[in-house]
Amino acid sequence: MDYSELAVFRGIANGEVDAMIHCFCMRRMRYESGQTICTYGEGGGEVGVLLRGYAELVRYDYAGTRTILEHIGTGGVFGEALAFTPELGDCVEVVSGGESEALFMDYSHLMKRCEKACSHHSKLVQNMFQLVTEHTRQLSRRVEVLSRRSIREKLQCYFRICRLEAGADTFPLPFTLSALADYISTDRSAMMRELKKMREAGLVSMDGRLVTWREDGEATERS
Amino acid sequence: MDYSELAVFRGIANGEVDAMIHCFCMRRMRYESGQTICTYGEGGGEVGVLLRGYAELVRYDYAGTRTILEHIGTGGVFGEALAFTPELGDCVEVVSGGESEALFMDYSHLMKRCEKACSHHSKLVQNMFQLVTEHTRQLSRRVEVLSRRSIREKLQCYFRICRLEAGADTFPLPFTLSALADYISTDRSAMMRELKKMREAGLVSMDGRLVTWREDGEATERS
DNA sequence: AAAATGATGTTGCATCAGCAACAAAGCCGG
DNA sequence: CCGGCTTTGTTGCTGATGCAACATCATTTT
Repeated sequence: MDYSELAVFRGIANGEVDAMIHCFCMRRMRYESGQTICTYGEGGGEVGVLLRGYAELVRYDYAGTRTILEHIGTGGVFGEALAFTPELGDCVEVVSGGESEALFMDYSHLMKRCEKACSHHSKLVQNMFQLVTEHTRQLSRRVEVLSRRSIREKLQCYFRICRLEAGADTFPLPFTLSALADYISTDRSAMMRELKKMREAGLVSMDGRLVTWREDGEATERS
Repeated sequence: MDYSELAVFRGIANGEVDAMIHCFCMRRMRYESGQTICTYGEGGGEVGVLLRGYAELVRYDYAGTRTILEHIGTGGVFGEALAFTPELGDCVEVVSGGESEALFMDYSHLMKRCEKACSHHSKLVQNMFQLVTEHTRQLSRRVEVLSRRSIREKLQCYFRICRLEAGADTFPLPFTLSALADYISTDRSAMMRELKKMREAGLVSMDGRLVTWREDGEATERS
């Protein structure tokens, strides 16, 4: 396999990666759609990297309510050590969407100062650093959205972020609408209702999952 | 100054820290209560570490609504590079609460592979890694709370987390109640109302900011 | 001490949003 | 092609929640 495409191994020669996989005793696993990649709250001294495919970090409430906590794309990192503590009785797990592949490595081993001071080890740490940072950015954006007080504000905030990332007023949702409601953490029907109002008010237009956001770039209060 | 207490410099001798501060051209600054430590959206190639005191990462809405995005204690890290992108027109800044001191360093310099492969540099990166990871955990917890659908659920979730951290059913709020409402991202009066109901229902008792959470540890649905 | 500021409580009200319960359309496997 | 499955779309109801407008108390400033 060619590892050069993966952000974790950027700048590390394939041969060295193979050596590290051996040295770190990394596990490499394949998953089918719907399979659980890992469950939080069970030991969890491992860090995972999604080598291929797509996965979701989901939480199941005691009542069974499903909330998508994170979307994990190729190259994404996950693992209890990096994020969620097994707080409550809730079930938190990473679920594969479609076929995927993941690589697991031991967190403590990763952080341990290498006896040989090998350069690829510290490069790996640097890369992980950047991935975790990106991860943080995702979380921050999520907090940005969730900290809004009404459904409309949440949607506005989310759409603004989408537009910013797409660099265009029209962009496709990376979600199904149901999943968007989950992400936004509101009732789906209430969200649909609000979306309808917003469409009627001319704020957005939607063609399936293709959204066109109509609002001035910088400030709404300018007139 | 003795740096050994600070998480960023853990495992690095004081002399070497001084050398690094010079080598990295780090800036060290003092702030009074209410002063702005840094504003996001202005360049932002810097990473800050709070050496002493307490600060808050706050966002001001276009409408002026204040939301606390993060609490930063001594040893905490902040900086645009690590987290928030200057999304919208909103103003995001780190504000000092009380007297505090911060150390700024250049993010790109930090990440640059050291020519001399000096051990303290890579140790610094490792420490930063752990701090960012802790930061991620904070954000995750916040998402946990914010993704709840009602004020009561938010409070329950927050109190459970507090109890978990305190290791006891009774714990002090790290917040003023107004700030808690901000953190939870709801209207303060609505939160007060809900708290009252919860007190009447015997779920919590409060003596000032000292909260006692009464609820079975694991599952509510058990009978 | 007086004034100013901020935290804490409280209430009424209009609206919002969660919930339940549908119907229709699209997608998939057998 | 048919029968399930998910997604999308809609509606009524009602309790929850945001908002405004207060009163009290504590803390800090003048």
